[in-house]
Amino acid sequence: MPELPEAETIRCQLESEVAGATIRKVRVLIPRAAREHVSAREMSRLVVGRRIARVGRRGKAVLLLLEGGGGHSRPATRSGQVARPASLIIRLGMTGLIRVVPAKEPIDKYTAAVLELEDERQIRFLDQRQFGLISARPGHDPDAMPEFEGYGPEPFSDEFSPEYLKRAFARRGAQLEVVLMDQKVIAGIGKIYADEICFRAGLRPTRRANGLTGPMRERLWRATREVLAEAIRCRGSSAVDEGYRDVYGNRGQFQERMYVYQRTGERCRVCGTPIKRTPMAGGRGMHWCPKCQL
DNA sequence: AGTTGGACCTGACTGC
DNA sequence: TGCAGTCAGGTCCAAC
Repeated sequence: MPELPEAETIRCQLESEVAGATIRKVRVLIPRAAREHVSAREMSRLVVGRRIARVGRRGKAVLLLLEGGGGHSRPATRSGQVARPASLIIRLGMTGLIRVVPAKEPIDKYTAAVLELEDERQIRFLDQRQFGLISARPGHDPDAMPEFEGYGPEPFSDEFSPEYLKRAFARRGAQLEVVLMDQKVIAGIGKIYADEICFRAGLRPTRRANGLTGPMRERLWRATREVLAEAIRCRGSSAVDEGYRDVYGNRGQFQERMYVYQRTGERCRVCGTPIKRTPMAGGRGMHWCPKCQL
């Protein structure tokens, strides 16, 4: 499922494909995908006629950063007002995919939204399980958007540090893996990378977050950056039953480097001990090595 | 305020 | 073969 490394891979590829292109029309085919936004009209007002300046990312979400009106680009409103910059937000949810295709390519049934570009291509947002989200907001700053309210720091920002973890974990008596996946603590980590980060830090995911020592938090901090950076280099994960594909339809490669995720009962690649699975709140499993993780 | 568990959603898989 | 049940998980929400 798309977490930070998958979203970053998509961001990077999308930017090279569509930066400079202008959006001609937005069509939402699965209304549920736009459930959090005010209206289709409002989305069109913010998006139609705008040029894509850059592609951004916040946590697991991809943002198309759109230029305002005036200057050399076409104004977005007919009333002559100068349009302010805006952003189109796509949160990938569990099964969200983004594709850039020629307009004539047939639309499949999982297509949640289509952004028609002026160059006869389309950016398509596909989403099998409909947990994803598409919306639009004024401005380019994700931290000013309701979608990201309260979000924690990006793992590669200066704000994210062992000191930050000390503060963020202070009153968190929940399990380490649960806290790692809390977007308000750190943005961008989900099940796969939470499992792998705990393994590389040598910490059991069942530990209480506020029970970690200074050296443990230091290891966790380092492991977080290392795992996510490696996963980005691998262009994300397409694990066994996962449908994740990048903008070009290619699978990620990080699944080949996983130590614990969905390896219940298989031998640890470091010590040979069978990998354990412990149910987490909500019934999902946390995977870990009883010998390598303490 | 923090924690827990259910709901949402669909396809793959398991067991009878 | 078919069908019910279970699992997967990002995020929100209600209950404690």
